[in-house]
Amino acid sequence: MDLDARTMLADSGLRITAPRVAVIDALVEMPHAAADAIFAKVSETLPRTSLQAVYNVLGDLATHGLARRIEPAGSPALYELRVGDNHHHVVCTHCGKVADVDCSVGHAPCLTPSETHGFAIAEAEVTYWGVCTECREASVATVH
Amino acid sequence: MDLDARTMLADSGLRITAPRVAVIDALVEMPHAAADAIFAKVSETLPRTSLQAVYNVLGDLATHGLARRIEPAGSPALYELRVGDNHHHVVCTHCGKVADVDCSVGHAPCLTPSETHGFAIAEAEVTYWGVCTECREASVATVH
DNA sequence: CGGTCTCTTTTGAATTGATCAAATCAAATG
DNA sequence: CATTTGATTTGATCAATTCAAAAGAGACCG
Ligand SMILES: [Mn+2]
Ligand SMILES: [Mn+2]
Ligand SMILES: [Zn+2]
Ligand SMILES: [Zn+2]
Repeated sequence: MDLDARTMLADSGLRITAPRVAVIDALVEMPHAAADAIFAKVSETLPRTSLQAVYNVLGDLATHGLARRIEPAGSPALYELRVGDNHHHVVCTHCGKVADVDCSVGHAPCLTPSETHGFAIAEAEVTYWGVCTECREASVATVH
Repeated sequence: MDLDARTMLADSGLRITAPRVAVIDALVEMPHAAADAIFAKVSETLPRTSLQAVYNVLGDLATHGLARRIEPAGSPALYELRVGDNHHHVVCTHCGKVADVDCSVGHAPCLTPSETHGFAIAEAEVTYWGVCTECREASVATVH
């Protein structure tokens, strides 16, 4: 669970390059970020990095298990460094904010449906949709 | 739960047009279909219908609660006529086939997470990922 | 340290899925 | 049947992502 970029890359046999380190560092600061947001963050310190490089790095990180890609409906793909624990997400329907939701291990009846239509199920992905605190307060302020 | 296209449209105050009837009929035959598949099906009987019309119709159906739009990761948007019961889906990671999974009402602990980060949760969406029977048998046949 | 190999990044184009907008067309209403 | 209002066509545009070739730079070896 080391979040040091160079260590992560080395442990995975990936070359340590400035764009890769910068993308990982961006993901540490922005735990559920889209490619364009990561590109913007990376550009602050490495202005010569291309958007394509960010896509390449994110793809490599995901392929090597260093990052996880999620695709909430209506959102571009988001990436995160928290991998391997199959946790879930709650997404704000107003602003798109994403937060982690731990998988409730021990009572997972929803994750083993009765009727599976013959599918061999490997994983259950849960997305909670709701309104975050900020958006709720903002809308209350507007109404009153 | 009437799946007669004209009745559905009339009950929703939507005009009854040939493309709308054809899209609904296509969805009856293909219960989880993407716009291009619906377009292909509709084109068989209404070859002058445009893809844009299909998008328009699907959008209208979804807006008026006659259809539901789902967006599994890695897939274009899919539409279905089964609405209002918040059921879930199992998706084949090999061929993309989608099947319905009833929501296990009564024991929904996964759908009310303990830590919600202040979000007011309105809905829980579950996607099961696995391999369908056909793809499983095909891969077994290949290996042996 | 310098050369070589391989992997990475850049550059520029292409693709997919979807949306926007104006002009044309057609269903509903009386 | 005429009018109104909403739907469809046409053509452009967009966002997110991927493809591919050329150039660049880590890694490793001698
Ligand atoms: Mn997460
Ligand atoms: Mn369904
Ligand atoms: Zn919000
Ligand atoms: Zn399959």
